[in-house]
Amino acid sequence: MEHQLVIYNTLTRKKEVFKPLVEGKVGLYVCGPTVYSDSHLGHARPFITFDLLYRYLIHLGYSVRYVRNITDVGHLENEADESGEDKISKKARIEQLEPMEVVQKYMNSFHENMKELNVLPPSIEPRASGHIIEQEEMVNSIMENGFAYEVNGSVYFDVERYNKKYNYGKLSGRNLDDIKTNTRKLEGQDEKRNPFDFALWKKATPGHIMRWPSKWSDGFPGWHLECSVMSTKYLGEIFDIHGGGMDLTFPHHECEIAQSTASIGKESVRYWMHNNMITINGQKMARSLGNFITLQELFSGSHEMLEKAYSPMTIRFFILQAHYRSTIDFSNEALQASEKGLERLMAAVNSLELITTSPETTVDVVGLKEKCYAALNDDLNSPIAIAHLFDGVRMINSLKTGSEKISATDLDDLKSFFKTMVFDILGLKDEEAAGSGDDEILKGAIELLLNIRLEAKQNKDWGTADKIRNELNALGIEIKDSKEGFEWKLSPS
RNA sequence: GGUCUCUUGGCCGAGUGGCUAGGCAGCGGUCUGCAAAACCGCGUACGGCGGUUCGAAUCCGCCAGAGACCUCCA
Repeated sequence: MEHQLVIYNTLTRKKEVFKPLVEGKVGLYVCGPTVYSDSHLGHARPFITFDLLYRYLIHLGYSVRYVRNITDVGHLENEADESGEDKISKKARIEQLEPMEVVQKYMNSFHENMKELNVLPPSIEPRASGHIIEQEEMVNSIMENGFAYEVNGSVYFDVERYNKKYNYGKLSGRNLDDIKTNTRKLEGQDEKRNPFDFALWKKATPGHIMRWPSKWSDGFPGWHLECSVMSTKYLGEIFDIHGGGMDLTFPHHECEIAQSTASIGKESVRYWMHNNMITINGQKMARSLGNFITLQELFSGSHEMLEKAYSPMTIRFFILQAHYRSTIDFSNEALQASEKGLERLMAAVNSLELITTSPETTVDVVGLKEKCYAALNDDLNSPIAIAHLFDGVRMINSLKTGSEKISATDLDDLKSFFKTMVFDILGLKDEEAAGSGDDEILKGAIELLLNIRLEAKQNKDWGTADKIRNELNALGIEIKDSKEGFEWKLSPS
């Protein structure tokens, strides 16, 4: 492996050379969705970001076990909701559904969205509800080690005690003193010794539907426990990379570190990676802020803020055009720019097949490859890699028109590199029914018309030629004349 | 209030102490019967004020503005 991948580790706040714990193998854990409503644009970012990482690690030759959970229990509501019921059961009551029915519904739509975005499924997709026993076991071990206490059937993590031995706050860069002065006091939390303590096990209120038996009470596991449990269960006590959105750094990931450390006596995660947020009008897009646009709305264009529908690949490309640690601002203008750019990139990929070879090569394929790899190795800098790919687009177009030359060997190299980069690593796919549509009858009919047009052109019958072109255009078929004749494709809707 | 981050040309977005990504839009040109596409060229941007430096958008300070986390959150 000649390329050295460097990734930014939130824990050290530095870029570090990535070296897996076990040579050739990578354990990757990413916080998945809480399935209680449709996914929005903001949710797409981590899954696309870490899909890129997953794909790239595989490309580099690693054998990767990618674990991405489904949160289908817990996560307390904080809104005027004194019952402390969780999001899923709250929603269930509104919609008159079984909690697991809600879970199933939104899990299905999540999977559908991921498929549309060409996000590869993880190796394991564990559900919190399927690991209640393991979570109880971890609560036990944390208690045995003296870092948790029980009150009225609920178990809380003793942050102060933990902080005496370890360092609570190291990931998010805070210290307990700061936290002490800044933690808001919430209602119904007087059971805790300190407001910054967090629940490991919560006793269910009578109205709380999702509940499991335990030796402390009938209840449910705390907010952060599932990730500690499921990551170490499937990846080992120590594993390579844990990813998620930046907004999870505190308290979620901080608590995960504390739990794992308190339970097994050492830290589990070697590299923490966090993607930044998607903003809309400069503000974070979030379910709680109500300023979100769901993926389904994006794909169909059915949202008042959308000027049109944007295809899944447009969304994917849009996200990849910004570095994952930068915020990215949503706007119709930006999305349309991505759409056009992607179209150009894909047209170039298709043009690769139309290039004729020469005895000599006048372009620098090796240089292009190196630049792209250098970009990805530098903390997954996809925007830079894409910028270089656009240099490649110019290269391809020039080769196509013959103003540059390429040998057969170099062309093979360029083709395989370009397609690997675009399809395998960036995970893009061609959404347009290019000249080779599935429908043979349609294809035949269009080409018949275009051949008639070609004849008309040869006879300088511009009226007929333009009529055919204009009317096909109106039907959504784009025509490009070329020296050999024509190219056509269905335009994206 | 505490902790932290950001501020780049019309828009989106990279970036390094000097060699000034890329996409979209715009302008000019080449090609074309015309168009589309493509190709070539252009616009010389880095919030403000100071400082360090031979040289700073890139380092430091101050000011202004925006945002994130501190509470569920991708």
